[in-house]
Amino acid sequence: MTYAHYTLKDIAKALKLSPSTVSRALRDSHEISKETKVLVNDFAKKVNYRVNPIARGLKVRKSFSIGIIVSEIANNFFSQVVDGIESVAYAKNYQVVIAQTKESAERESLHVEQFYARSMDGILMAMSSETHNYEYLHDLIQRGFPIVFFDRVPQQLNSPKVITDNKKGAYEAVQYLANQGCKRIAHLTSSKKLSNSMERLAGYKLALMANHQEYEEKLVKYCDYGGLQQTEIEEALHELAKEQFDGIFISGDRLTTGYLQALKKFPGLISDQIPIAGFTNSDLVDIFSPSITAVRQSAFEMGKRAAELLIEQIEAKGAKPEYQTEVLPVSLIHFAE
Amino acid sequence: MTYAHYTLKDIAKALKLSPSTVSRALRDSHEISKETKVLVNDFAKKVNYRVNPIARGLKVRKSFSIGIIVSEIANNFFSQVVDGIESVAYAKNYQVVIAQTKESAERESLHVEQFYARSMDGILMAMSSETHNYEYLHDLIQRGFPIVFFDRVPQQLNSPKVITDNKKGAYEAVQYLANQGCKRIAHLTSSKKLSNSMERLAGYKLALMANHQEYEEKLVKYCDYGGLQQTEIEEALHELAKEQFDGIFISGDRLTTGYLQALKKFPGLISDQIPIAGFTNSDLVDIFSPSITAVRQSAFEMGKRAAELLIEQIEAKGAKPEYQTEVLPVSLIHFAE
DNA sequence: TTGAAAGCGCTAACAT
DNA sequence: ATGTTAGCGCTTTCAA
Repeated sequence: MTYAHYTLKDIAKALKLSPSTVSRALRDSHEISKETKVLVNDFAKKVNYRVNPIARGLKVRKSFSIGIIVSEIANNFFSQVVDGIESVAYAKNYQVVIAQTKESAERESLHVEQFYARSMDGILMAMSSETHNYEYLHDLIQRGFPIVFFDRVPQQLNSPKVITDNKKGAYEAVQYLANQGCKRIAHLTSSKKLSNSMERLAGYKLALMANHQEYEEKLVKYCDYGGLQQTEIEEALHELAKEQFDGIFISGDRLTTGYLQALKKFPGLISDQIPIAGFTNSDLVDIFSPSITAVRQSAFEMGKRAAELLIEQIEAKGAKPEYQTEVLPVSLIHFAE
Repeated sequence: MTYAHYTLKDIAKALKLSPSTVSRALRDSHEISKETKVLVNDFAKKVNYRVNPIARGLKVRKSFSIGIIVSEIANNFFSQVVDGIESVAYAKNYQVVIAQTKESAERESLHVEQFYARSMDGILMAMSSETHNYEYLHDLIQRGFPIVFFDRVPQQLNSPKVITDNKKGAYEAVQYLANQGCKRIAHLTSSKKLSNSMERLAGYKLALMANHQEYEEKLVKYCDYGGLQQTEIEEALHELAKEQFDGIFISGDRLTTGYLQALKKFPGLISDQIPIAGFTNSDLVDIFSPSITAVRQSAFEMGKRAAELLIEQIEAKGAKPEYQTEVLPVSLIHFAE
């Protein structure tokens, strides 16, 4: 290694102290004299000493790093969540490692495996839309490995969760469409396996009922990959084109943008005058065409809370945490033509 | 540690072998008998053994992880580069750690520091638009620490680089505008510190010349934070509104979308009929309004090549690599109204 | 072909 | 207040 660092030993030798004294001085232990601390710290600074986290991790069985698993960082919602996570992780000196599943259950479990094997101190994750096997996660959690779920969470697992008030968000979006005069509102959503989709579906139904509109199976289209494959959205669009709907509520970031793209690609198939309300945290909604009403999640806040819960859990060695589920608010934003 | 893993020792004890034999068997050493290998590997699989990379790293002085530094992952261009990097890193069993600078030089050096201290095997980075001090990077490189630069690269540093054919991309974009009949083409660009901006400016000038159009200082507006702050774009817009330009070439992802957003925000200030050509890798360009012509970079490919170069360098212990600069092609894509 | 022993850099009992 | 020692889990001489 040509770019070798100074080690504790080096400093100890140079200062004629023992490595343990140096270690303690560096970590400001109370059992070290003021003079020694000054001596050590000055020297350390001079030679630009950095503790080796690999060695430290091996010793204290901690890596001071946490893993994040999301479907893809290109999704604005997730990149905002990541920003939130980083804001607390960095403050507490944890490194964050991001992994993408691209909605593949296999990649997801591989990443969990990797994170576990690499001695991550804990994991923050939003499930892939494909996942249906929670067995291995259950095991991990049972064995005390800290995991906090956010956004897309597995109900059956007993671990802290941070989610959005999906039902309310959906309800308000559909209510808004109804207020605009829509009498037959379609719904485009993703996999039935996703917790948030199901909650949004519930909100959709509730709002229909509140407006004395009938719930019709054929007005609801599912995209199993959450729109990661544009073809599934295009198929849904062609299906929907057979129905006479006059408003549409869309359940996810990728689906919302995908719907707009499909409208463009098949002009005349579905009128772009039909009002659209959709979940999206894209920061480009204002330049979308046609204009839409966006249901925005508190993404940054979600990342923040999830990270806080995780680090609490990591640092509360042993003490079983309460497995609460935190619910964050949504907001509707309208964009004029 | 409640969620303890099996260790080499555990396996050795269970199989009545020595840890060294187990270690060798697991890594398929030629000096281990076929039978022992089978025995060990079967058992390892059974108990779901994973080597502890922390311990291994401490021993072999390698962490099998590489750091990525970009301004922000929300930027589609960078998220595509990251995808490219991951595609080769995972294949070679390296973990990737992503850090965002948000265009801050301070955060950038902090991240480099952190990566170095955490024994990353190497770094892949695109400079922040604020960076002007390359001293510490120079030192690191001198000491043999592997760094590969991409997209926004420091000319003065002697390290491998992967960039886009910016000059050509700019030239073609401006040529296209000229072909559309534009006689006075403005240019919106980012910091003068960024290598790619300067190359694009050169391409812009060249194309103007080729079309016998005069280069005018006042038609070129700089945004020091690359549009990360929307206000700087809005200011540029107000400045530009004073000029009679009939076409605009924009030099970056964030700037391109920011320009469109500013157009929306200040209707009437600048006609949205004025043709726009801009660098962007957004995968939502087709639903932007107004429509634009996009200059697309080979982002995925860039990540791939950069990662390959870095891993080559990491694994070519000592042997000084050739410090080539690789140039990747761009393509123009037009979107109809 | 296998094992014993040392050591990567650090921390934490346990001395002193 | 400081030092000694052992050991985290792994790899790697060196010896058998």
